[in-house]
Amino acid sequence: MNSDLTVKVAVENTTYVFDKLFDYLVPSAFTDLVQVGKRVLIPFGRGNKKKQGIIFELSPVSDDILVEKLKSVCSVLDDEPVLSKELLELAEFMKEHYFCTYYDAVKTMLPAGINYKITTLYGVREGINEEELSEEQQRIFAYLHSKRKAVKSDKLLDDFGLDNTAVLEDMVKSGYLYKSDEAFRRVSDAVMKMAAPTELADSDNIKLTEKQKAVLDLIKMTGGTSVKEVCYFTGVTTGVTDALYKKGLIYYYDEEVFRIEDRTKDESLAPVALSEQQQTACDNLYAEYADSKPHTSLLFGVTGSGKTSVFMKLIERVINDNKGIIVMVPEISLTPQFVSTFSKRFGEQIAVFHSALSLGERLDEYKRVKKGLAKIVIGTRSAVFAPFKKVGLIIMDEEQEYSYKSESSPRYHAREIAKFRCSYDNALLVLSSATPSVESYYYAENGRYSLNTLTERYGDAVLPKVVVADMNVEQQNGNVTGFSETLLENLHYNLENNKQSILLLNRRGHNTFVTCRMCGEPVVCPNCSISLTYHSANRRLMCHYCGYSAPYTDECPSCHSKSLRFGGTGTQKAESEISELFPDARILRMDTDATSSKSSYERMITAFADGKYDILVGTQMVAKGLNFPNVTLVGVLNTDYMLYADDYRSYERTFSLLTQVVGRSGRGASKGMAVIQSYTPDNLIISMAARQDYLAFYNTEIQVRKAMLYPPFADICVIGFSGEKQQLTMKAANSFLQCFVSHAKSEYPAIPLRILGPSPASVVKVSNKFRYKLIIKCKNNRDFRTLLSAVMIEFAKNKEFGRVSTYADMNALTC
DNA sequence: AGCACGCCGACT
DNA sequence: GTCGGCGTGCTC
Repeated sequence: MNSDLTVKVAVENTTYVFDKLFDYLVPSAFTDLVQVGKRVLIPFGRGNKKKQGIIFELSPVSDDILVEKLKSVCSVLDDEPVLSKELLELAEFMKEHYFCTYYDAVKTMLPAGINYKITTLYGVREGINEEELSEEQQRIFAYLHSKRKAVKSDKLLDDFGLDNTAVLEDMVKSGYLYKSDEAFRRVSDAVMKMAAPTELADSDNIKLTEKQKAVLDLIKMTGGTSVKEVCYFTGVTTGVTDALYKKGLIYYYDEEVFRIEDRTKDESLAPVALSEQQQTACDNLYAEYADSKPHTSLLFGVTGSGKTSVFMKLIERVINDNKGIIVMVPEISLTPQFVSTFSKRFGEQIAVFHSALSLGERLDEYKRVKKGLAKIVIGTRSAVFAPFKKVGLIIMDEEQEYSYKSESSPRYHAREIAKFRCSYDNALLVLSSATPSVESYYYAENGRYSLNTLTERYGDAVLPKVVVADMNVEQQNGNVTGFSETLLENLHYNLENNKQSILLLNRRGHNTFVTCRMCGEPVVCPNCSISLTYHSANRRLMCHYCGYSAPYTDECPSCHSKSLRFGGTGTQKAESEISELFPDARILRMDTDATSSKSSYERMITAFADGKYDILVGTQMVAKGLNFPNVTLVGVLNTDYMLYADDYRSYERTFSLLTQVVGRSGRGASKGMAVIQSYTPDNLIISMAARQDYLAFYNTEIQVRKAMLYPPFADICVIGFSGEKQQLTMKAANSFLQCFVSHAKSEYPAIPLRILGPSPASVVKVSNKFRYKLIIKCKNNRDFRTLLSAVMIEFAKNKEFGRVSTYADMNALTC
């Protein structure tokens, strides 16, 4: 019955502690079906519950496997392997580097829509009389009998109002029912859920609660809104919308989240024309691409130097080589212009990988790549896993951006994955930025990466003039608005001359905190240790960490006096202040609140580009990647809190953001200007960003990194702990530290280590969980990873800390 | 993490 | 005598 073939399978839903490849026998019927990279259904654990897994290896039965201990594969789920040899090896790499399970790694490489869900089904056994059953059991029996086939357990539980399967299991035991596990394809759910009123909505003879009335009014007013937005404005959960739905007053529909734009090639497009400098860079990159060894190259070009044109030309030269090309951008919905430029030139040959696509669309794009129909993948960090047979070129635009790092398991950085794939396929990795990460520039300087520099702004554009406004002086002069005289004058000038302006304020909401005049207490989130932000759009206090919100009242929650005071300016307040100062100005606010329905982002960008607004106020999303020739003024309202965040990368991050936003100004024919407002105008970072002087910044920062032993001179590994009990979580962190130190001393006495902490995370409580961390400065090599892995497994044996969750983050960007 | 197995106390 | 309480250890 069984062939003498076995498979090594990575199983889903294991934990890191006992994750490994498990051996299974292959029944003879499947001998020709099993293949490395295909998924299978296998029995697992004492209960032999069916789980899915993926085959990593085929091997004949040999003496060193105890065949009697092996179970057999139940079924083979795929017709074709879903992962290549390369990607399976990558999964092993990820397990070793990011301390995740094999299957976690596999899951991140596959589009969500391809994933199976294992579901238990129940059905009746024929020829049994049901006299001994309870009334409820008889009803279930009759129901299943009438269905004539097995029914999913979720559906049964739902229909009979049960909260567990005990009754069903009972019936299985006594032989009335049988159960089976089957794998189902996940159904698409990534569309945006919208709500609209029905004809019934206007009838007033239906009783509604206050909240329901408010929600219904809003939906009627808009005619059709995303449920998410409705909940934001009225501060309710979906329970209220569901109640309206049940009463038949509204209906739900799905809106395509992201319309796949026209992919037809624009044949009339002129060939990409490059400046001499761009051409040199392109030629150098091509030479490295054509070499038979893997290469990494840094393309360092000032904002507006036309890095995209260099990519285009390079891709044109290599597209017919039959190797995959991956182009990564930090956030695709923020760069619609980028995608359309590519599709005009390469048409159907591109595929877009993007989290806002529906599951079905994502699956389609994935298949087009797998079948070789698309040669270029454009997307966010997950695009790095594009299923090309062979990769030839990977481009990472704005390589310093944090969105390339995953903040959930597996905590990978797309740059590392890209390096893995390039060395596997002898491909070229191009890192591109106006403000590269300090590590990348360091490696370029030291010859580990090659370096191409673009110093000229493309066309006639010149760098904007930058003024730093000292907000202390403004305050002394009696200016209590958040806008300096210089900024106001220039805004005024731009309004009169039909030029556009962008204002950056990296905080959303109206007021960023609320305190009590009587007791001095700030109003904080009940679930998190963070001040609540006042939002004027819905008149609520909101928590930006856990989503908690409460209607604003002027009563202090601590002392109950009615003397709350607002402080701190967010984008909503800046918007209203500007409109008071310039009543005729057309102002557009852009932040995650205003763009919560995805299509609105693109609509806003287009409207601003078309000159329908004069002033754009927004969070960092206004600073990146946009190209508006008519913008000649950029204002940064408050730089200081970005600079003085307690993080070793806050200077790097601030420099990058300031440089980018300043670069938005003066991209067209007229010279631009930027005003940076600060209470510490002498800070070097500000003046370096004002001069767009990356090298000065780099040379200062690299000294600090060296002296303080930060990347690239050491690797940072953060061990995070979170749990509902503060004391226990702290204790777990301490205990981990001890465990780590003793292991290190006995097993690897030579490893140099510096450990900081345990210390509380910057926001210690989020969603009622307390968070602590250990920071380990180390060398990320095999010895260190083996040590850490052993400690994690050892530590998990500690039952006392079962309710504290632990993770390791190698090369954490923030700590 | 689940989940079956085992070894003790309060019940018909 | 037995039902079920949770502690313990394993997962091919």
